Amino acid sequence: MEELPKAYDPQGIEDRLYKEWEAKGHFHAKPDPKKKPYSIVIPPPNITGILHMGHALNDTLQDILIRFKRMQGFEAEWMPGTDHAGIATQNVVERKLAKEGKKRQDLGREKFIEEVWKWREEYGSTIIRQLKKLGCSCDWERTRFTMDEGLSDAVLDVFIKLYEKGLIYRGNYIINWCPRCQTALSDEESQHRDVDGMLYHIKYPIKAAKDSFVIVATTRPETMLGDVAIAVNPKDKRYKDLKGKAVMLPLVGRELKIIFDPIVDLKFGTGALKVTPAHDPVDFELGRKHNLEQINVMNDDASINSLGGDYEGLDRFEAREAILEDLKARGLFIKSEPHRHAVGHCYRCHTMVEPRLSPQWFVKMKPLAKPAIDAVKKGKIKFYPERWTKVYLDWMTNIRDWCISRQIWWGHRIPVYYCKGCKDGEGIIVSKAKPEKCPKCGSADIAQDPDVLDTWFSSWLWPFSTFGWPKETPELKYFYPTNALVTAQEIIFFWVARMIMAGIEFRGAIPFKDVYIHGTVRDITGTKMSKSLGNVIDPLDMIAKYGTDALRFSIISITAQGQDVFLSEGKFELGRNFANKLWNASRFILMNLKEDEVKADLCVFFKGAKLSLPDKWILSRFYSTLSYVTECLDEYKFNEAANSIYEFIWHEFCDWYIEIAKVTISEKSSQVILYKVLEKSLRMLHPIMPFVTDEIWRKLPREKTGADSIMIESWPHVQKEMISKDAESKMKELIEIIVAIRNIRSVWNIDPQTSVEAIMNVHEGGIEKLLRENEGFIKRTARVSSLKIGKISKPAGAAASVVGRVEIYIPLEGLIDLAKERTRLKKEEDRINHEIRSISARLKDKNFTLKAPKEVVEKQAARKDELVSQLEKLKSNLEQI
RNA sequence: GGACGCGUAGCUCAGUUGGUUAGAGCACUACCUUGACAUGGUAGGGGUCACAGGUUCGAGUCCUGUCGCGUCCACCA
Repeated sequence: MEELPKAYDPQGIEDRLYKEWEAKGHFHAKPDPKKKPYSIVIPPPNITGILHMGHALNDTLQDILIRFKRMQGFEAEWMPGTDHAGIATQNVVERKLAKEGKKRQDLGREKFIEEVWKWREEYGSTIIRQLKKLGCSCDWERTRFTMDEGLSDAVLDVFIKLYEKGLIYRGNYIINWCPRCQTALSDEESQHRDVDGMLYHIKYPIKAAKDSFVIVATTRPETMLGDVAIAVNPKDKRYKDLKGKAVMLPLVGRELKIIFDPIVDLKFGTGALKVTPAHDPVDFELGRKHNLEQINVMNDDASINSLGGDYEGLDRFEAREAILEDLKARGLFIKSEPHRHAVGHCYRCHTMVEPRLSPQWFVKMKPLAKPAIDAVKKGKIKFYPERWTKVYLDWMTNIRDWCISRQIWWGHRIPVYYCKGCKDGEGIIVSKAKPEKCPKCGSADIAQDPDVLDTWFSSWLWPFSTFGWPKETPELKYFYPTNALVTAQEIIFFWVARMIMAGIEFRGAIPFKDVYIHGTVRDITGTKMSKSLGNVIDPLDMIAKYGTDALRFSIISITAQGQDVFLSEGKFELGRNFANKLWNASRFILMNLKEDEVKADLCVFFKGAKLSLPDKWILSRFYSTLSYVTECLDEYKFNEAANSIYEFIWHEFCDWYIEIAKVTISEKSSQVILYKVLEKSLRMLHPIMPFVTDEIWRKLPREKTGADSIMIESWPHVQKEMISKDAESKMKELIEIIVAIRNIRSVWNIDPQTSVEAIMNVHEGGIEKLLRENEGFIKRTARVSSLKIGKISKPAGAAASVVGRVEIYIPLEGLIDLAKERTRLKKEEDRINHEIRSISARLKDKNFTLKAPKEVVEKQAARKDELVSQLEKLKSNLEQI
């Protein structure tokens, strides 16, 4: 057979195989009534994205599922695509323009959008190429983009549907405003971070009362320019006298009402709250309740506007300083105290968010949330790990309306037109296309709403818009609902929850059955990997250095279900070494395989073959492993699947079976089993390590009429009748004996080349038979020249060891240090004594013998017998020294 | 303020529904370049399973509390 290179070198192999898979259409799936569908939609990466370890984990997991299901015979569709990422992409293109000294306003809206599309043409598919490097078997022919015609159409359709249903409205509310991106954000896009701020105590003079003040505490003194009232709790005795009075706003001179409202916390600050309805959500509510004026004192960039009087033009933080100075000058400033509190930050540029009154479009969420809550409560959608169910339900039951309009240019433009001929607020036309004239007044003076929709307003349709919705395509009918959604916890609210609502509302069915939430990839210190922190490990570097399979295997093997992953570069050696081990085992087998022997009908062979214990054992271990791995993959226990394959291939197949088979390798049964176990192991490992498995598989002798790649081969069938607990326990016993002999050799520094004589003192037929039948490989693997089995007493000057039913003697006349041997055996005796004591105590305890299951008690008793007999043997050995 | 996760070998982590002697990888020690593999082999050392109670015949595993670390959510200005 063909000889393989000495070490596995992924360079060259990976790209070659990937191109071939793709060219042959192995990734493509289409509706096939004869097969069951299995589908996953990718969490679409941003077009600005570059592959990071989070993707490496996320997309490897999905690829494992898809490859596994494809092999199991499902029509497996992995729908890929990218997200236009409104704010993020606009920022990137604006930065590019800035380098040329231009602003987007210089270009104008149309030209700017053209620039973004150009940028997208050039860089937007970087991430797709990188996913290919990862080995992802996505159905690239179907690749979608959230700004594609069809998907954009779906977005407009959904907007109109919700508007007509009364679930979309426009209103002037406090929203999260990013002064840098100059747009509104949803609550989810405003990320709370603890900030060390100050709480400033300021005197507000009471009107017409000399030298009396109300002291308020605020963290944002600059907003006082928009104050319209002071609120106190009606129960607050300190402020009883304020009834019927008014307060003068310092620096501005406006008269402020005093209002009484239980929302004010008596314990916080001074118990008096300055009310700024245009700049704070609580104040906004107070303002509505008490009919207060709303004074917005800021521009879009958070500088003070003309309503801010002398402070106009100052940035919010400059204004804060200036106002504090002026207050000090007038003796109205009392003190500032350090105050740590959570403040919202823009999730795109991390600028401090300014809560601010602004007219925006909103989606009413409560009606959408209700069926989405039920779907999860009834178990139609399951979260893995299960604990995320609670997180989802808590959020959903407290859901608030979704601000969906953004004051940027890149995105789906809101399909709303305003007629200037109609009275303010009445000439709203919601329509996909621009109307010629206003249906109400006939005016042609119509302008579209300048805003675009939140990026997530297209993402939430992803599981069905990608399959062609609102058109009733065959793909949509066949592949929807999808089977699994694999994503990170950060995105549960942004995306997962909203997809569930959208799926039920627009498609009338849940979008996926399982949601697998994996952990966050962190660096070795536990910090989230991010480019700005400079602690990233670039997956592409790791692929170049260790290979894709190594990257995939390593990250999977160290990621327990739903736990965060702590990565360091050294961890990729695990996967690289494993790929190399597999490569070399295959290399050995291929060097020795006689093609004719293994091309014969294997089923016929197994019917007639008399298998040796190691043969039965390795087959049993393989099918046990296969059965467990299948179960693990179905339950999203990827690490357990990976680790049990590793354990099987390395420590059972390579360490034992191949070593044992070296003697019998030219025999038919060894040939067949080596081939069969290797070939099936490759299939079992393929979803996790797609490249090395296919490369080796192609070199195996096989019927050329079959599949041309392991990726479209079938998942091995678990042959239960091959699983033999008897073979497994017998083999375990022999392995223990071999290890004991090796141990003696090692302890007495016997040269690895030197063969020794070994004596097995046995008093029972079963074990004697077992030893005799397997004498060959025992001698070989333990380097024993002659093996005597029977009732044989210990020769003088022999080292001894007791394993289960066997006493092992290795005659080492003259080589043994008797004192050292005594200590060694004594240590062993102590260990056994200790265990006997503990088991005896248990067996004497009636509570145990009566209450524990019979099996457990029997097992303990048997264990005790074994230990006692071992102890006797040890003692007699000790006496003979 | 609420919710969740984690604390197991020097390091990074597994540990199924409670049941013999708690595992792996890396690191460490000794020996080995043996015809698959030094990205390797053989043997070995190393753990009061954070702490304190409780349930149980039996707890790393279940319950309560404490301490430490981390994450998410939240309108104390």
